[in-house]
Amino acid sequence: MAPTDHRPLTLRDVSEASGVSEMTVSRVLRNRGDVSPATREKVLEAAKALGYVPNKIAGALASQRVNLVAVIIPSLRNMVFPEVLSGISNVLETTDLQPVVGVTDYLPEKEERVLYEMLSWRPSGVIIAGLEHSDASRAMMRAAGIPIVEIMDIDGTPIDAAVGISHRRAGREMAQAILKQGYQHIGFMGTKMPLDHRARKRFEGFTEVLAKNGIEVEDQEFYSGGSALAKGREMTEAMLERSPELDFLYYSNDMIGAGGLLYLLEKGYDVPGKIGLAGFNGVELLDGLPRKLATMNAGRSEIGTKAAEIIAERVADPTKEVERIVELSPKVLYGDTLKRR
Amino acid sequence: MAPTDHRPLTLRDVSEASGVSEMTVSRVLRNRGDVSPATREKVLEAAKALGYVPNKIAGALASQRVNLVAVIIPSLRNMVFPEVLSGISNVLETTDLQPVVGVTDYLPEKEERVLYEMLSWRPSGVIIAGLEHSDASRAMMRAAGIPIVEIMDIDGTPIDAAVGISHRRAGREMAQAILKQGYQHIGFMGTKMPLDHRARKRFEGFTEVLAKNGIEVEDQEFYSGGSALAKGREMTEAMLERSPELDFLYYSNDMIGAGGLLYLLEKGYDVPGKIGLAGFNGVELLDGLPRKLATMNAGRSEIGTKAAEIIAERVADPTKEVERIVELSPKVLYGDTLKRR
DNA sequence: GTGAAAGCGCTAACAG
DNA sequence: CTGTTAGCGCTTTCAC
Repeated sequence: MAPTDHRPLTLRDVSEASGVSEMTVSRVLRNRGDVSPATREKVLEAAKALGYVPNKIAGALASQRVNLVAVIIPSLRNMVFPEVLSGISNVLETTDLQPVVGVTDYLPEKEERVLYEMLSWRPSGVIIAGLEHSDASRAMMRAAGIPIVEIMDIDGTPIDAAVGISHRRAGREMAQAILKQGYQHIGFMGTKMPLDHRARKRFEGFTEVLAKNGIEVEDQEFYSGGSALAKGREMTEAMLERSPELDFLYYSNDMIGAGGLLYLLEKGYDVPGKIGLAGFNGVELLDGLPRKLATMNAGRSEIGTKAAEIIAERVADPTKEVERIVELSPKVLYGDTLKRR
Repeated sequence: MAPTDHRPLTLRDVSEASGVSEMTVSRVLRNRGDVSPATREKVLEAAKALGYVPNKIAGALASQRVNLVAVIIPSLRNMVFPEVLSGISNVLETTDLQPVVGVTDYLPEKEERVLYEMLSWRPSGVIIAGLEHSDASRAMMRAAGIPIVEIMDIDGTPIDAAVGISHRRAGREMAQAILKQGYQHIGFMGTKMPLDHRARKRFEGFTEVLAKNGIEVEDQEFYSGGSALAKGREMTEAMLERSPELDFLYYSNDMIGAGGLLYLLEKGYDVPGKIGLAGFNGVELLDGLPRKLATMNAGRSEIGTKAAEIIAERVADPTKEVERIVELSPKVLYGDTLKRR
């Protein structure tokens, strides 16, 4: 076999093989317009026999339409985001739109680069995590002239539309729940992430309510990197050694909360009697723990679903007015670690 | 402000704004060819002022070059795949290639669709999980004329190149380690996934070694859906009730293994004295458990790294010969649950 | 160092 | 129902 020059197949090849004009071949392959069953058959056969795969690049340029939706998130390791993605995929699968994922690692500069790259493919819409972006990023999104949905957070001003929860409110509600159960000596653990705005807002809401009740967070600790479960364990140990008077530990995510819970159970602490615990997110993982960690449901797949729906509607009808802000309600899940003592 | 018609900006706009020809503008924006510092300056300024974002669709069509690498994996929920992705990203970030992720949900038909979609964007290469694909999928990949790297598994015949471990061997080695420690009554738990070929191969290798030693798996159970941690817990309870004579439990992944471990510790079982445990994957999560589950390191980020390197090399020099099969060695990690009793 | 012309592979728009 | 023509926005190639 001579080493065939690997020129990719084009419409013209299918046209010649089937004896049908390029235009009609194109119509068949896109299911557009009326084509007689006979020619359709011929075309499909030829295309299949050749193994033709359409060139979307050329198609997109000619039609000025790209069925991609850019989805920009901080990380894939955080469990939370794959769930949001599922929600998005489920909805987009019912349309002819396709998600394309970009990851920012919580870095604004990287967000900017990723956004630039993605916009240069002229997607039909953008779903992006958070409301905080660099000026350049905002400018790009505004200038793109496509629907933009900012997700996860609604505490701020969206460029176009936002779907999520109020993290300030989430923090406030958790604080209220904790105080209501009579806990008074509270420690906090979280990620060392100045750029995790949502965690910051939760913490702000949390301390705000405590302050109103004359209470302060008595100890706090932050981590970065490593196994979150292990970090939760270590931080909890260190904190209780330092501040044995604490009767409640609030974790900025469920993973470190789970680590803390395992540690406390192992050491024989009375949870939630002597000490209560709560995390944030409502991850599935918690179902498998010996005791159920209190947490808060942030409605992740719902966020994905709603965001994708907004994009789909706006793509279908660009003039359509949609709600600018969709606020979902975070719910305190009491589990077994935040209970009337 | 009149509602500006949102015609996206083109090179021509930048050209007009800067008084430089389109061609030269293009050269500046791509850093290609010599351009005088003065004009370069002018162009950059104009582009920035306008907020111009190049149109890669047109660029790709004209240059017949697309800097995308299609990465096709079964799922994002499985921890394992985000890690592989990190490895890929880390390498590709040093080139001008970009990963684009597609998810198949372990369904061959979906794999076929995703592949078709991705190939229609004419990527520079494909990284795809597994060696089992539909005939149509294989045909497409072969016909694409681009480097294809199949990852995770090497037990089979790659289309072009493969990077991964032998799951049969992994299963065999785990069986040997278990037998060597004197365990004799073995139960198995895994996913109910006829399409998870790698889990199947591990199981085959595992039973092969047991058989050679005159031993059979005495009980087994499969699950699907739900929280893996919780399922591990439930299945373990059910299995030990049914088969109390078991002295070792082999789990097809670390998550269910962790669930089992937590259950056993809670019930006060002597681990690994009365009963030993092992999982598969070496996930970071295990570091946070009260006791370290025995497992096997499958070298995930290494797989991603190596696969991306192969693609990058082949893109840089298509004639270059690369190893067709890169076998990484799975290593048994004894942890605290597979020990001399 | 810079510019003009041609064309990448497809589809919109129109004609028949 | 089918075909023809023009051109999407850029880069290649070749001229100057």
